[in-house]
Amino acid sequence: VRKSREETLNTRKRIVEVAAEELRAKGIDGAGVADIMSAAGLTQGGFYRHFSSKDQLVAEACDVASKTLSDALRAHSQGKPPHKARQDVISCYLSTSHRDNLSIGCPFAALGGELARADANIREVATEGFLRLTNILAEQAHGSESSRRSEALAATSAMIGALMMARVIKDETLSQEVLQAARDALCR
Amino acid sequence: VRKSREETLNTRKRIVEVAAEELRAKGIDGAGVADIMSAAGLTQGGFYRHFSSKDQLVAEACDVASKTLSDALRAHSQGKPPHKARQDVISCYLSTSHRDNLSIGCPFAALGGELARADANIREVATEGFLRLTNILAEQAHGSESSRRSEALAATSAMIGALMMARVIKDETLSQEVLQAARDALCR
DNA sequence: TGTACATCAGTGAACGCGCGTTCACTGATGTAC
DNA sequence: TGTACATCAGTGAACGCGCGTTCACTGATGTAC
Repeated sequence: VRKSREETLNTRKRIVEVAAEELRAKGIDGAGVADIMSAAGLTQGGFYRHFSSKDQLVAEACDVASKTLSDALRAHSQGKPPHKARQDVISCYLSTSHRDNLSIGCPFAALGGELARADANIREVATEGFLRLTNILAEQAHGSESSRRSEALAATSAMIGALMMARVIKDETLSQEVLQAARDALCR
Repeated sequence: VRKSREETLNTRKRIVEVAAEELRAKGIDGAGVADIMSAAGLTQGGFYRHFSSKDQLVAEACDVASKTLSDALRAHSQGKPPHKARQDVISCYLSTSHRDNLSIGCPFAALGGELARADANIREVATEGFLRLTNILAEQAHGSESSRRSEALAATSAMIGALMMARVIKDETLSQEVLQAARDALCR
C-alpha cells in the first residue's frame, strides 16, 4: 500500500503534529510510539519509515510545539502598542484556558523537567524554541538591548514556572492565585 | 531475616530518602522501584513491606524533598535583615550548584511537569511543599499580608521556571544568563 | 528467665504488561524502456 | 503511450527488555506462658 510522495509528506507532518499534542498531554515517557501512531490513524509498524527513533520524533515535535506557541503569542501582540502587547501576551500565556489545555500549550511548562534530562539534540531544539519565545517579549520592551534581553529571559521563564505550578496545584482557588500573582508581577 | 522494629523504621526512612534523590535525578518514570531499592542496598522484593505502591513512595519522597529544600533555604535566611535574607534565598536557589545537582535540589523544577500529571495525593503533597517554599519569601516581604503572599507566589514560581529552563539549556553562557536575569528581576 | 511459636523484613524468582524497535509481507506508486 | 519491474508506505506480528507487582521462602525478632 505504497503512498504517493505528497501523501507521504502529509503523513509525516501529521505524525509530528499529533505527537506534539500527545507528548505535551502525557509526557515524553507517557506517550508511546503506538499511541501516537494510532492517534494519527496509522499502525506502529510504519513509524520507522518516517523517523529513525522516538527521540528524533520528540525533537521535531518539540520544535513544532514551540513554533506554534510562538506564532500564537505573536499574533496576540501584532500591531499593538508595546505595553498593551506585552500585557496581552502575558495574559494569554497565563490564562486558565492555557493551563487547562496541556496538549496545545507551552511545551516547556508541560515537559520542562523531561527536556532537561533529554538528549543533546532535543535540548538544542528546546533552547531555540525558548529563545523564540523570549524574543516576543524582548521586541517590545524598552531599554538597552541587553537589558531587554535579560528582562525577557526572566519574564519568559517566570511565566513557564507559574503555568507549570498552576497545573501542579489541585486547589482551583490557589491555582488561580498563582496565575494572577504572576500576571501582576510581570505587568507591574 | 526479620529486622527489629527500629531497624525497620530506619530502612523505610532510607528508602524514602534515596527515592527522593533518584526521582529528582531520573524523573518519576525514569526511576524504577528496583533502582531505588538497590540504591538503598536492598532488593526490589522487599519494597511492598513498606509501601503499598510506587505512587505512595513518590508522594512521601516528594514531601521529604520539598521539606529538605525549604529547610535549607530557611537556613540561608535565618537571622538576617529582610532584604539580605531574600537576596540570599534567591541567590542560593538560582545558583549554578543548584542547577547542576538535580538529585538534592528543588523537586518542582526537576519534576514539575510530571507532578502536574500525577495522582491526586501526590499533587496535594506537592502543593503543600510549594506553599512551604513560598512562605520563606512571604515572611520577610513587606506590605499587606495579601500582597506579600501574592509576591511570594509569583517569585517562587518564577525561580522554579528559571532553574528548570537553566537546566534545559545546553549552552553554558545562555544558561547562566537565565539564572542571572532571574536573580536581577527578583532582587530589583 | 527460658522455651515454643507466631510474626514479618528481606530475598530472589516469577508474573503479565507495554515499551521501542524489527521484520516479512502487501500492493499501489514511481521509473525505465 | 504502454508495459515490466523496482521501490517503498503502511500493516500486523514478533522481538527482547524493563517495568510495577506478587509470591514462596528464610530466619531473626517479638510474644506468650
